[in-house]
Amino acid sequence: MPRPKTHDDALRVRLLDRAGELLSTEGPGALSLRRLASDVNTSTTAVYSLFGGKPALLDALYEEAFRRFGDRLAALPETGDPVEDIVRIGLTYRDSALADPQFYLVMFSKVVPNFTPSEETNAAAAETFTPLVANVRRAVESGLFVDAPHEHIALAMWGMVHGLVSLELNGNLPPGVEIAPAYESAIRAHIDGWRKRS
Amino acid sequence: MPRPKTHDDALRVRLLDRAGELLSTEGPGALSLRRLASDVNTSTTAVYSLFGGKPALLDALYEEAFRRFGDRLAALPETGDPVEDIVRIGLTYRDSALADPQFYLVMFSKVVPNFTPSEETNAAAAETFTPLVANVRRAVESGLFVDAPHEHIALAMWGMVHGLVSLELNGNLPPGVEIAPAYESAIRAHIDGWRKRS
DNA sequence: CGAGTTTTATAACACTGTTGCGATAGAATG
DNA sequence: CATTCTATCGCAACAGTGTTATAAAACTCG
Repeated sequence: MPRPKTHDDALRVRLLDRAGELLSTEGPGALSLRRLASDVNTSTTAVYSLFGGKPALLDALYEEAFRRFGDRLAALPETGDPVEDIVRIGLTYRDSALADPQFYLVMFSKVVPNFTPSEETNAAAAETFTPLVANVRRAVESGLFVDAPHEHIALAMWGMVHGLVSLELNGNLPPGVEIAPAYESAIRAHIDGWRKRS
Repeated sequence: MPRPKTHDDALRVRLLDRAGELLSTEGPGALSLRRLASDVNTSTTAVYSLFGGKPALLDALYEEAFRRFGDRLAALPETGDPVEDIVRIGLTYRDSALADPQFYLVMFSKVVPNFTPSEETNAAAAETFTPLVANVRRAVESGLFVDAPHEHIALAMWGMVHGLVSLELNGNLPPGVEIAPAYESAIRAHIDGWRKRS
C-alpha cells in the first residue's frame, strides 16, 4: 500500500559515485547535499534515509577511499626481497595519493568539517597498513633488520612516506622544494637505518 | 570630524588572541565571525576592516602559529653534536605539536574550509625548517653523513617527524598503536640511515 | 472509487561568511 | 550654541550550508 521506494541501493551507489566525482573534480567545497541531490535527480532526504546525514555519507566515502588505496597497495606483486617490496610500497603509496589528491586529503587531512570517521571504519582503514607490516616482519625475521619490534619499524616507515606526501599535497613545502627527486632515496636511506650493522 | 575609531590595532590583537583561544579550546568549528565578534564586544565588521575577511584572519592566525612553532625550535641550545641536535629538534617538534594540537592542524591540515595560506605567509612558515637544515648541513660537511644534497636529507627527516605527528593528531593510527614508544628510536634509526658506511 | 499507509519532496530553522545601508559620534562651521 | 558634514561602525539582508518537521504523493486494500 505504500508509495514505491526510490531510495534503494541503486540510488545509494549513484549518490556515492557522484559524491566521489564532486570531491575529486571540484573539491570538498562543492560537495553539498543540495548540489549532490540535484545532480542525481533526487532530494536531500535521500542522503538521510540512505546514509543518515552528511557525516555518514562522508564515512562511506572515507571507507571507499581507503578500499581503493588498500587495493593498490595489496595488488603489488612480491619480489621475494622484502627490502625491494618495501620500496615499491612506498612508491605506490605516493602514486596512489597523487592519482586522486582530494581522496587522500579526505583520508588523512581534515578537509571536511564536522567529520571524523567512525571507530569501525577507522579500524578497516588500518588494514591498508598490513602489507608494509608483513614485509618488515619478514626483513626482521631474516635477520636483515635490527632487533626492534617490527610494528615500530613499519610505523616509522609509514610515517615518513605519509609525511612527505602530506607536506606535498597540503602545500606546506617551502617554495621551490620538490618531493619527487628526494623521495626514493629517502625511502632507501630510511631502510638502511634499520639494517643490522656488521 | 569623523566618529572615533575603535577598530584599531588593540582590537586587532584582541581579535587575534580570542580567535586563537577559540581555536585551541573549542576547535575550528567554534571559530565563527559572529561568535568571535560578540566575545570581544564588537561586530563582525571589525574583522573585515582589520583583516579583510575570515580567510585573512586565518592567515594571520596561521602566521602566528608558525611563529610560535618556529620560536620553540629555534630556542633549542646547540650541543655541538649535530646528530644530537637533530634528535632534539625532532622531539621538540612533537612536543610543540602536542602542546596545541588545534594550531598544528591549522598549520598542516585543512581544518578550516576555504582557507589556503597566502604565498608570502607560506614562505615565512618555511623558515621553521631552517634549524634542521643547518644541522644536517653541518653533519654532511663534517663527513658524518652520506654525500647527498643536505636539503634532501633534511626533507626526509622533516617528512618522517611530521608524518608520525600527523598520523597521531589526525587520528589515523590503527587502534592500539601509539607513537610515543617508537618515536625517538625512529628518529635515531633514520639518522643512522644517512650515516656514511665505513 | 475512497481510505489508509508508507515514502518522498518541499519548506522551515538555525547557522555560516559576506555585503550594503543607515545610524552614530565627534569636529568644523555659521 | 546649533547645524552640517563625514568618516566610521553596528545592524540587517543575502545566499549558502546541514538538518528536521511537515505535507504531498503514490500505491494497495476494502
